[in-house]
Amino acid sequence: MSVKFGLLALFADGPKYGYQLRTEFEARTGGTWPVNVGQIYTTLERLERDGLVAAEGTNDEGRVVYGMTEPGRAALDTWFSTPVADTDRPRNELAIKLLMAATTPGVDVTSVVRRQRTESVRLMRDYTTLRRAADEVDDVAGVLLLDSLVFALEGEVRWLDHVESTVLRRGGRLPAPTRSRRAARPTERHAR
Amino acid sequence: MSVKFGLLALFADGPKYGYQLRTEFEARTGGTWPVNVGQIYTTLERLERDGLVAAEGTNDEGRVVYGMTEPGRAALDTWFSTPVADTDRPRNELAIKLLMAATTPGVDVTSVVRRQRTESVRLMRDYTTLRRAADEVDDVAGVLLLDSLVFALEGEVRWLDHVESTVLRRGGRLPAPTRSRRAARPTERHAR
DNA sequence: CGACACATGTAACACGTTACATGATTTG
DNA sequence: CAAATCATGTAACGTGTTACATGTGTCG
Repeated sequence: MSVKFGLLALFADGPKYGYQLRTEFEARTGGTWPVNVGQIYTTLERLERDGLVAAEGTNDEGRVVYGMTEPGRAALDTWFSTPVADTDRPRNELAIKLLMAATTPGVDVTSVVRRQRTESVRLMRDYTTLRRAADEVDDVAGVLLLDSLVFALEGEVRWLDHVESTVLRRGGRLPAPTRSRRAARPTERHAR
Repeated sequence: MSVKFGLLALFADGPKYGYQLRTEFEARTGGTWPVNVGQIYTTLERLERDGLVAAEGTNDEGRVVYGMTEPGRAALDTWFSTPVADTDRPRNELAIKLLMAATTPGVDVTSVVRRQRTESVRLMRDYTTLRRAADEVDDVAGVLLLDSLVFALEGEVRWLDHVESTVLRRGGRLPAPTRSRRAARPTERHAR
């Protein structure tokens, strides 16, 4: 939903035409996370299909401009006022990978963890550099975005270390849990 | 790719039949992240289509069992030995939402942040409780999984606070960056 | 018996994403 | 002029995910 609502949000300050959305989307997210232009048009089409935006005629240059509809406005408000729930979050690929590695016979978990750690730290360094650059251009949005990435990576590295030490303490391998009773989720799982 | 490779990994210790994959997948990830059974079969079908697993006959109960093929084995090894890169990571919906909120006129960013903070903290509490439960049953995998969620949420809350103070310092609104030059990504964006 | 877990599938959809075709306009 | 950017689209694919149909076996 990120791209979809991200684009929708752009219509909050007036009608836009297709290509414009790309530029603005990337600008507002600080240039990190480029969007393939094609995706703009597909997403726009789907927004239109769902009645959240509608063509509103052509502007001076003859481009077809789209504007937010009432339902669109409502959907956007809902998006903003509804927190991201746990069920909305994508499965964490790294966590799955590591757990599988730790419970799969013949896999050297420690190597997997270390390789990931190197990569994660490298990424953190890169993002920090970019952050400094964004800061110098007073790109506040870009700085915040990069901060979020760095914060997430810090947690990731902490977790990696935690996993490594846990696994080592257990002799390099975790027991594949046998028929353990499933714990209930904190909230019900609804449509994603 | 999480579910796909997650299932593939289950074949590392011998052939399995469909339904079995569901139980084992959930067990190995500590019961958090349930999988709709239907998805097991669709994913299995796709794994077979791609030649990573193959039907290997029937077991005692007459169930069709699948096994990992050589290409499958290779794909799994690659998955384990290749760190998750930045380009593999899904866009962070929360980050996009907040940046959009902060640059969209008429949106009360602080409310958005606070609501999310409440929800994130609540989630953290829930996960911590579940963690304790998993710990008591010696479900190591489950504990680690929940740790990863908690670590991530800690970073998220830190970031939320950071955003709130940044936005407040700027008078409750961020400037929509105008035509800022796009920063290059640390690594090239390749197929996701 | 009836509820429930076990079990197998299929059809359909949403989103994200890319590759490709095609043309106008700008600029070094 | 040639290259780059602006601009619009479409076809196609991959993965995640659900809803639904359908049947067997087990246990209180």
